[in-house]
Amino acid sequence: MGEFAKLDPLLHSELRLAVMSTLLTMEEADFVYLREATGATAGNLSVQIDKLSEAGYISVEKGFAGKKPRTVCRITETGSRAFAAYVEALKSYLH
Amino acid sequence: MGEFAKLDPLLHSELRLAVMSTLLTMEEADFVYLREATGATAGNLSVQIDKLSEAGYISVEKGFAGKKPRTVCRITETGSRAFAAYVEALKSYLH
DNA sequence: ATAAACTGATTTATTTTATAAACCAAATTT
DNA sequence: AAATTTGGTTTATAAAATAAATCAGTTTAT
Repeated sequence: MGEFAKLDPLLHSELRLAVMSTLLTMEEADFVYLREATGATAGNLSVQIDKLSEAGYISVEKGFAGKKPRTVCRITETGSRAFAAYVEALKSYLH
Repeated sequence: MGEFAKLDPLLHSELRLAVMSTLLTMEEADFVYLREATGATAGNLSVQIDKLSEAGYISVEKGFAGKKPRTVCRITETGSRAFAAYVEALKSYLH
């Protein structure tokens, strides 16, 4: 694009952006919290968490809380930087 | 979504957003200009212009410049308002 | 103890969207 | 008069989002 900065496709997704945004304010959130905070369906959230994880934007730790499975997500340094870059790029669209 | 505002899916697209952004600064641009300003392929641009037009976000006027066809796009009031709302919604993701 | 319902997810299938490739009609260039 | 360029549209393919179905285990009620 001419004057427009490229928008990281991984972050240019409503749900993935919401997940990243949440994790930036908390540094740690589990699957259930993210599902409620974003209003997403569990299936969609599961898929998008995988994508962010595979890109190294978040880390995912699967364990148990008592007897129930619990998936904890955290943002990584790579993820933080990607988010900041995305916000910068966005500005070229929003005078 | 809980704390996150819904992002207008029509505007949450890199190319459509670039088209709208361009039209906001110019109030009028033709197909060729938009293609160069956005760096998009003609096919992609054609499709996205249709979508914005069908939503009433832009008006599209097909005429001739000399003997060559010329498609002129302009943003509508509806489009301007939708863009402003989109920017507002975005803020809920970008602390 | 067993069935029913709930939790915390993942997997699969469906729909939608984005992108690219192919094409078309007319004009221009060689 | 071929070949190329211009200004697009249409069609096909790839990628993404969403929803629906499934799964493993837990809790609740009978």
